[in-house]
Amino acid sequence: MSLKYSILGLLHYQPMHGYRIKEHIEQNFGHMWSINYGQIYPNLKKMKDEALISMNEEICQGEKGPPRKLYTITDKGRAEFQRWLAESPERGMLLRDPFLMRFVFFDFGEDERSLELVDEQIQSWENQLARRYANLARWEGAGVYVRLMAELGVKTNEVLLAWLKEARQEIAAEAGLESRENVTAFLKTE
Amino acid sequence: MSLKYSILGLLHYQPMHGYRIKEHIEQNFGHMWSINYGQIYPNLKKMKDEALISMNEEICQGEKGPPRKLYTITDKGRAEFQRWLAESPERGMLLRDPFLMRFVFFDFGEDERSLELVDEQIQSWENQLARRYANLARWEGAGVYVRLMAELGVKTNEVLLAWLKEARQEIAAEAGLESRENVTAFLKTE
DNA sequence: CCTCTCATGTAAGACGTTACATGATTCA
DNA sequence: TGAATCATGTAACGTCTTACATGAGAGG
Repeated sequence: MSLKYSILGLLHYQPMHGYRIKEHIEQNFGHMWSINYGQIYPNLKKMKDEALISMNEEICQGEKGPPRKLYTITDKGRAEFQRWLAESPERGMLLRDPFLMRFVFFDFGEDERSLELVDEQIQSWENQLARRYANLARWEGAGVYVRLMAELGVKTNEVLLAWLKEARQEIAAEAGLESRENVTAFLKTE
Repeated sequence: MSLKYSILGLLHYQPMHGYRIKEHIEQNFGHMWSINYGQIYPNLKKMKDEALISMNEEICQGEKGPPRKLYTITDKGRAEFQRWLAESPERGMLLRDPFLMRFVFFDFGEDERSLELVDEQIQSWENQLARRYANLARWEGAGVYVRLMAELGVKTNEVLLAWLKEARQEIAAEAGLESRENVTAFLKTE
């Protein structure tokens, strides 16, 4: 389980409560982790029991909002994190994408519907790319590694998009379907 | 659960038994799916019960090797697959990589150890790239989508590698560490 | 005969998701 | 007062991993 280590890593920046941790992970590791309360709270409890983090119940300390539990990383937590960080990473990359999962089987589907799904995906990845540019700007002043990571996010997204747009052309040609733009151009010259 | 649909997709090519399905998924979707027998056999059983696939126990039909169970996709299975294939994909991409997971926290680690891990990863991704080039060649005659998918595999891998090599330079500079090559070069001119 | 690979399977437990329950604070 | 948001939590369920058990055939 490496959600544990994501949490320990995050707590290096500042003490946080569960709700905030979830927000951070969703914003910063959203493409790596899909997180939910059913994971976060039991994990925090377990990590507290193992003394990797400590909790102090700040009831309305900041005066605003409902009572929350602030978690701080302990020395034991830091040590455990360092041990993990210096380890050679285990098994390889997992890239699981529901679109790509289907794409690889589009040879067995209807080309017209495939093109629709491709267009939806182009839109979706364009939105994602915009969000990643925003991230890049937001982490301008952060550490080297965080910045490099944000750059990777942009780069992989750009490759994905470029590939899918090229693919679209090829699929449309193969299927004998014209893109809306080409059809319009054709009608104009007619 | 979309392992189900991967299996239904694979069975469009030819009838297969569990062991072979696992091999295929590992080779062709290895970067998407990590699969094991604890998943494959219960799934096949369940899918057979739902009549999405049918099984005939070919005991030494091919004469070679131990008895195996050949699964064939049924019409119901094809219909279910078509329904899934034409659906708009659900939630987005999940890219979970144990190296990248650590990388984003290297600001809290020792630069020297980080560089070692980066070098290990460059090696690992170079090996992976070689395998993906091989895949690309192997699927020359396959359908458009399969070929495009293989091309994406190569492209993303290339971006990852290029990024990590650039990152390595930056990290080494930042840490004031020379690469072994540079040190050697220095000693030679001395 | 012994070992390796091919092949099928199960059981226990770790991990993840969904849905729900609870309650405080904020703002209209 | 009622709705939205912030915040914590749990229970049930589903999925995935690990480890093990079994056994046939191939080749030295």
